[in-house]
Amino acid sequence: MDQLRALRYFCKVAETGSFTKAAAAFSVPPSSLSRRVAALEDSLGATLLKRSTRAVQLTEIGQLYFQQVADILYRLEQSDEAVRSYQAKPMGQLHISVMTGFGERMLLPLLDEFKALYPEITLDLSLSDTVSNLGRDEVDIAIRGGYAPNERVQAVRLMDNEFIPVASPAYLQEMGVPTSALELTRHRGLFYRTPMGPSPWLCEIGGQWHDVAGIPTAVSNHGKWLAQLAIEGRGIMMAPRWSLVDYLASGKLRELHFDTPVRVSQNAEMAIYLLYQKQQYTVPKVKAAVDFLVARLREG
Amino acid sequence: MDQLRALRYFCKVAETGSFTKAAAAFSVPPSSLSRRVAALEDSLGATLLKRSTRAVQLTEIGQLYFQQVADILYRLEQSDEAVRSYQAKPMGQLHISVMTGFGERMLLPLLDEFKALYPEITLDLSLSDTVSNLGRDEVDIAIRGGYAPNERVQAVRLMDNEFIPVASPAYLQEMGVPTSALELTRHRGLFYRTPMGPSPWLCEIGGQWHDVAGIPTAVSNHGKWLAQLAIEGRGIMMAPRWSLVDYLASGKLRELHFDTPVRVSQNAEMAIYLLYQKQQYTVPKVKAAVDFLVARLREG
DNA sequence: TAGTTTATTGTCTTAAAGACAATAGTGTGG
DNA sequence: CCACACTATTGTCTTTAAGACAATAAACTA
Repeated sequence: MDQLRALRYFCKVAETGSFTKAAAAFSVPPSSLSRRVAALEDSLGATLLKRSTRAVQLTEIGQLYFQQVADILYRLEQSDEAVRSYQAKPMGQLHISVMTGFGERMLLPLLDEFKALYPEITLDLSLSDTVSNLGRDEVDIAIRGGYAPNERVQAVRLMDNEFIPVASPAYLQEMGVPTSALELTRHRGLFYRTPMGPSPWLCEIGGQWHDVAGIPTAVSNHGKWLAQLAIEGRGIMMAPRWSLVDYLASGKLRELHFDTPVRVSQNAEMAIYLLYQKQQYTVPKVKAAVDFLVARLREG
Repeated sequence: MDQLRALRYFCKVAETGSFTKAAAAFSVPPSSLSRRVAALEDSLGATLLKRSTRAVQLTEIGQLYFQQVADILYRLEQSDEAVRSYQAKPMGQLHISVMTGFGERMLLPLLDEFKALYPEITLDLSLSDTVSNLGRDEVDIAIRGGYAPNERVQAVRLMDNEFIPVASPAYLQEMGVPTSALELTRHRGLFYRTPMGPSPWLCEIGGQWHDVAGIPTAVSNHGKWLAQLAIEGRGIMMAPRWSLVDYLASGKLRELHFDTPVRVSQNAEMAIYLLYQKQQYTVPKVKAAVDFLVARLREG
C-alpha cells in the first residue's frame, strides 16, 4: 500500500472534513480516498475518522495522528523542495517579514542592490511588528527583535537593539537636562507602541524595577513621527540606537546618560535577529538572501 | 510511485552503503531498490548517491536529504506506533534511565508497587549519571537534573535539587562549626564526582564567585559511601537535600548554615526533571509510568 | 416524507512494483 | 597482469495495488 498517499488523503479529508472535497483536491473519485483511508485505519488498527454520511470528524486519536502527520508531510515537502531547488540558481518568490522601523530604515536601502544581484528573485516584503509564524506559512526570512522560537529555526544576531533616551537640545535647554533616571517622570514622553502596548520606561535601582515613564505627549507605532516630534522639542523619546545614528551625528538629538540606565524591557539582551528555517538554507534563493543580508546588516 | 517505500529504500542504502545489503534487509531483490531509488532521484532531479559497482556513497545533497528523511521516517514510525498502541492496555518493554543516586534512593522503592499495578510492563532500568539521548534511542523516560533538551521533549519538574553542606556532630565538635562559607577551605571535604569532574563548592560574595572547596579527603561518584564517611566524621559533604532527609532526621548529620549559601553550580535553578517525548505520552505504558512517577515523586 | 448529498462497495481497467535472469563494471588476489 | 568474485543495473514477465465508474445505503433538509 502506498502509505504516503494514504496519509496525504487522510490529511486532506481531515482538513476539509469531507471525502468529496478532498477527492476533488486530488482529482480522483471519492471512492479512492475512502478505500485508502480505510486501509490506513486498518493497518493502524484504530479508527481515525468518525464518519456519517453527512459529516466526517476526527476521533481523539485521529486528531493527534493528524497533527503529527501533517507536520511530517510538511517537512517532507520542504526537504523535497530543498533538493529539487538545489543546484538551481537563486530565483522565485522570496517572502521577507521585517519589523516596520528596521525595515524602512535599514532594509529598504539595500534592496535595490539585492535586486540587481539576483534579478530572478521576486521579493515579497512584509513590514509588520506582529510576529509572523516562520514555522508554517509562507515567510522565508524574518527579522525580529527576539530569539529563535524553536530549534528548527536558525537565528543570526544582526545588531544590538538597545533603546536609549534622547531629546533635542532645545527641549533640554528649556526643560533642563535630567541627571537621574527618576527625574524622567517629570518630563514629557514620546512613547512607542508595540503590539503589546506602549513600551514602558524602566530602570533597575537596587534590584527593584521602577517605571520612570514621563508624562505622555504622544504615543505611536510610527517611529519616524515620534523622532520628528522629539526633534521639534516635544519630549523625550526611547528608541533603538540604530534608528538614531543620523540624528545623533547631526546633533538634532542628544543621548541622555544616567548612572542607572533606562530600558524598555527587563530583558537585558535585546537584539535584532535574522531568522530562517535551517533546512531552507539549501534553497538557493534563501541562502543568497540570508548571506547577503547578514553580510550587510551584521555588525560587531 | 510509492514515495515512502522509495525513501525507506534510499535510507537503508545510505545506512548500509550497499544496495545488496539493503535489499536483503527488505527481503526483495536488489533490482527493486535500484529502480525505486533511481525513480526517487529522477523525481527530485538530483543524484543522491554516487554509485560505482563496488561502493555507494552519498552526495552532498544526498547527505542532507538523508538526514532529514531519516528523521521524518523515524517520527512517522513513532506516530504510527503511538496510534497502534492506543487503546491497548499498558504493556511491553519500558526503558527508564535515571541518575544513580536518585534512582537508588527514590525510584527503586516505588517499583514493586508499579510492577504490581502494571504486571504486563517489563521494566528496563538504567542507573547512570551520563546523559542518555532520549531523542533517538530506546529510552522512554529519563530522570535528570536538567532541563528539556528540545521542544519535542516534555520536562516535568519533580523536586528541588538543592545541594546543602552537611557534617556529623562528631566532626563539628572536633573541628569546630564553620560560621562562614569562606571557612570551609580549612575543612576536610568529601566530593561527589559528576561526569564533568568533582563538583566544586562555590559561593557568591558581592557578585563574585569563590571556590570554597575544602581539603579533599575522598572523591567518589557513589553518594552513599560519601555519606557513610560523613557520618563517620571524616569531613564535610555537599549533597542534595532529598538524599539526606533520613540522616538529618536521625541526627547523624547536621546541615551547615551560612549567610552566603554554598552551591555546587552557579546555576541557581537546579532541579530534578522527569523527561519524556511528548508524542509518546499517548502510548499507554509511557502514560501509565509518567503519571505514576509524577504522582509519587513530585513535591511542592 | 421525498429529495439530495455523501460515503461506501462491487467490478473492471490500468499502472506500477516485484521476481528472475542476464549484463556490465570494479576491485582483489593469485 | 589477468581472472575471479562481487555488485549495480537493465530487460522481460508476473503479480499486486490503485483508479474509474456505476450502484447502493445512510442522513440531513425542505
